[in-house]
Amino acid sequence: MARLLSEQELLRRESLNKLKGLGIDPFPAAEYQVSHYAKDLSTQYSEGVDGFENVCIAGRLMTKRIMGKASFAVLTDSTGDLQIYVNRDEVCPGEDKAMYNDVFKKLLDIGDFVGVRGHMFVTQTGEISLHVKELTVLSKSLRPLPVVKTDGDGNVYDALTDPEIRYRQRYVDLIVNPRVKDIFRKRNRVISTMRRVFDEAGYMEVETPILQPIPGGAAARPFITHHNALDVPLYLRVANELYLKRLIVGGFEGVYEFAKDFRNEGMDKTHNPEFTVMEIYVAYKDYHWMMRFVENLLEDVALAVNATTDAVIGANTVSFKAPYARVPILDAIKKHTGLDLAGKSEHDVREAAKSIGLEVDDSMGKGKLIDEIFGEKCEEHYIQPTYITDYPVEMSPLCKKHRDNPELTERFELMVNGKEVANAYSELNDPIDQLERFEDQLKLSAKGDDEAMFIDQDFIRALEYGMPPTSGLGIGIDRLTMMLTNQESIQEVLFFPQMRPEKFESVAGPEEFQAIGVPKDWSAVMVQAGFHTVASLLEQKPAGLHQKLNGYRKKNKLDLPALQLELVESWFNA
RNA sequence: GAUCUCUUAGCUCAGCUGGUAGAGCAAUACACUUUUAAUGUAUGGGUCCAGGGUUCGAACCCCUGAGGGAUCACCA
Repeated sequence: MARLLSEQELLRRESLNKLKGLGIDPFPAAEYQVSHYAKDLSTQYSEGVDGFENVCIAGRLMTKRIMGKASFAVLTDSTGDLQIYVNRDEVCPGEDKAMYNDVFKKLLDIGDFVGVRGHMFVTQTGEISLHVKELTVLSKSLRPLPVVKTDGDGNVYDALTDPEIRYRQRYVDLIVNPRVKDIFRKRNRVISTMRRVFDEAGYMEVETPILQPIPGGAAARPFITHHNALDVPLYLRVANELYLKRLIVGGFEGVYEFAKDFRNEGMDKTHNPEFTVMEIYVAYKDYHWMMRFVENLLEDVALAVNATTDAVIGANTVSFKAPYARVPILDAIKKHTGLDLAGKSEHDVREAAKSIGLEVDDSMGKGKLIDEIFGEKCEEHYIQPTYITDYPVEMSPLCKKHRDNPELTERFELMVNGKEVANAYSELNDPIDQLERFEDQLKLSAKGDDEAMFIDQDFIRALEYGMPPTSGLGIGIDRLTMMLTNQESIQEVLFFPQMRPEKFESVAGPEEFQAIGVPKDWSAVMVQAGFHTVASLLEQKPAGLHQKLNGYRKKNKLDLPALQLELVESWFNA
């Protein structure tokens, strides 16, 4: 296996070898101790401040501006950028100027890792910089990095924008587009803030199975895999709800899990096959308590992420400041469509859905119809955080019936910017009711709803031992992060969004050419000469090939013996 | 899955009515001791996504395919 190298890559490999020739290890093993980070230096230092006479940082070289015996460069570490000033006679105090003239000016490229030691100063143009006394090569970069430049007004030139490269090679995106790092730092703040709130409340983080014999807890198509030793199918979880409730049965007061869930469905800018959901279950609480808990939680999260409860999402500004409005779903439908569905039969609801122009079919039960009406006509209106409450019983098979109306459930979804971010219940803990609801799901399944849930007998058994009244919540971490970072697509808040597998083109190695009789020194240049495989070589006519190769030799002034026609002809007989 | 659209140098992009390619940055060489999108001069760099077709001639027109993006459908 080999890969076609660009001119720039070949040059960098040459530089690598020249470094070795100078006795410099381009990939040294030793620890490199830094005294500061770039951000420390650029924020703490100013002209005349003591304590910066001998500082040391390490990072990636991002620009080089060479002016004869002096150069400026930008070094980027995990905290940010710092300009360094490299002067020939400072870096090379003796007669030997190789470290500057050769190593720094020629053999080091943008993307290489170096460590520098020196003192801080401010340039004539007012930029805080490190005056380098000692330069250490830490790691060579063999591929040219896209060079993104930003001018004094903050205009960005030649930014890497191609989504395919950005997502497939996220490491390049992260190197070159600093804002991308901020998105992921904010994502981390979302998670760490939630974890802190839960831990302070005394709830316990737990882990539950990802490989499940029955994919329960949500209406979704699962991924199927197979366990060899047991010889059984297993499913990647679509939710962890049923396992967390088993733990409440087992006696924990509150449990939560940041879970990767997997759903074998379409991909678009709000759906990735694997995604992160935080689910939490707390004993002796109901959904009213949970609403108060969630609004306080999200206020904390928004503050931790953006230092304000206001979040700009596209053209809207959303306030996460508690409390949030509460609207029963049937009131929402009445308000936005004029339809009063309270107490209506499935037939009436279907007719109502048709009356406002929705496409319906017979596989849709009453719950799904109401969900459709809400999704089509109402959802978009809820920009500010709003709890939509009291969903019909049919679309919530794991949720307790409403204490005042058995047709409804004690459920809410939190809508923000017209989209769902959280879903919570007073959890159903009556095992007899739960079994009936599962059986209703089976009927839906028989009608053709391929997302209806399976019956989880072990879960029923657990409930039969008794589960305290419990409220549960799920929050889509990806979507919440999208909102708090003002990103339109889920791919922007996932490090490695799912993509079609990439095809890597490989070219023949020198030994493959040698196998048909190509001389060793010639075999090394065949690929560069345009013959990526032995087969492509042999498609040529011998005389033409002979001409082309010797032409290539002449054009590139290669230090190789010219090929004889008889030799080229012999390759075709090998 | 449907429709539209894009794919040209390491990156961002031009490329007219069909005449086998250009710019800026990056790279290479030289000059230059406080620059900052450093500058000046010179140079190299391309399977124009892939495969077919039309044509004397295709980056360009047609077909097929691959990949990306957008919209819609599906999907809590």
